[in-house]
Amino acid sequence: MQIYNTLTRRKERFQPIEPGRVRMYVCGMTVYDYCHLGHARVMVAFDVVTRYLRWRGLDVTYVRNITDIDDKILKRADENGESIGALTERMIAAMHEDEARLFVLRPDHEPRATGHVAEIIAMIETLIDKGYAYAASNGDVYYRVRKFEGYGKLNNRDLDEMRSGARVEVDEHKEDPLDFVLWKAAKPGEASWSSPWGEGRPGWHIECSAMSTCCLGETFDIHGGGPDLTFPHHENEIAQSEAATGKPYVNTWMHAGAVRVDQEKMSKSLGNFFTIREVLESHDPEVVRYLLVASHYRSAINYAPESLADARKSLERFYNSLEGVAYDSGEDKVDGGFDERFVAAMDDDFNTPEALSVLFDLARELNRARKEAPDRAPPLAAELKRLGGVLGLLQQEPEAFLKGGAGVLPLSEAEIEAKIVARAEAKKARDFAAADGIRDELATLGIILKDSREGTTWVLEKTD
RNA sequence: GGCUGGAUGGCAGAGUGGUUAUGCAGCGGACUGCAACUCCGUGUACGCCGGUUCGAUUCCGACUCCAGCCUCCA
Repeated sequence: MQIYNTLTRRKERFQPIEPGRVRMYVCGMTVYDYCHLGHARVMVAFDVVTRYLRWRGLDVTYVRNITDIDDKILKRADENGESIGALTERMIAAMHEDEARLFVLRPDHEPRATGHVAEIIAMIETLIDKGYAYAASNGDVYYRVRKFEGYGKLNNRDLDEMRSGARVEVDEHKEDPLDFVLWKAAKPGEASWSSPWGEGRPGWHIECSAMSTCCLGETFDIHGGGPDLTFPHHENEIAQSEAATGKPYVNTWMHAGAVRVDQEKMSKSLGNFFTIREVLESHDPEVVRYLLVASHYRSAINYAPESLADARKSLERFYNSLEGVAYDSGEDKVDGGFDERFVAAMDDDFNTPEALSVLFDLARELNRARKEAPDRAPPLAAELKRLGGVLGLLQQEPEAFLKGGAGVLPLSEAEIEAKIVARAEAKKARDFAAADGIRDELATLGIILKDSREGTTWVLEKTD
């Protein structure tokens, strides 16, 4: 299988260091606020990676860190008048709630920065010993960027040209303006840990180097993250880890695409973000997930609330085809090459849009079978649900999805059933005016009836 | 300014040196009492200009425009 490597900027054949085992680290959240759709993108993208690799028989160890100490957290806790611990626990719980609703499986490990201060200090000491870092007079410790030969390779960047970029702030304590902080001295009253350089807290970049090494070893297979982390965060991680260990840090770098709003990046600093929970107030979580999976993980997506309506329609197509087909998950594989095409698409850098197109073909085949060869329907339905599951989709009961999700029923199910019975009787008496009257009445409430040989079912019309 | 990515039919979104992506919407037909669901059929889409080629949306070069990173950010 092939994966696009951000470092080499091309698709490469993926081979785990240890056959059959994949070690993956993804940069997680800084927990000072609720997660937004940009976070959802990363969570879902790497959830698909994990699910797929596991489905292909690989033993995946997935680590996603939590940054639970940094300037923004200190500031927010102060603003809220709550302790740092209370704030971060609250946000971590919210994050877990959000990702669970989006059918994102929990990573195997979620190391927290505050739980790894000892390892962080040890790594900084190693860097100082090797001459890659220095303690400044203000109590900070900085990384000596010019000492690390490959600095800039992930971003194809030249140190001297970066300077002319001019947004680099000059700090009198730094030897070079590009040096970044590994250990930040605490101001009086701030949360801090003791270190050889005095009271302070870890810098952001060193956390990930320390925690990834700690959980996965000095060299591991995949490192992922959001699109805005390639510089400086991941560049700095490489510099720290490779300087400290003398070994290659990561084999494959993967970066998800941005989520935009009105062609602008969705971000906290621009204030144009939609939180996951906000979107889920009025939309079925699977619809949100579908929207994310329907684009390739590396491409930018422009989020418009209306695009959820399209996603909903696509899912309705799948669930309509599954609805009412009795099958069990132990069904034999079906012929038709769906499985092979699905694998080929996913093996090609996790091409989920292509994989979904295979599932639509499968759904069409299933719809045909339901009419023409009912015996074939159950295995086809089982296959559709099985492959959908690899993408974290189609695991709801069709009726549950079609009848509700985020919608509120205007009538009880019993009331609706009673109307359906009344309409059936009217139809039987060939009183079509009465029958249509009932149907129209329900339609104005957003309840759409569907007749079939087996009887009448209904769905809730949703604009999502 | 440097670096990175992108520009595909009404919308969303893959992909390919010559042959149907796919979904939604539209149009025609079938099914239906009429619908809904579903099925069948249906679209001279590949930013602009050059070049390579028998043939380019796909390769190469220039250009235009858009976005991201270079400051915290997924």
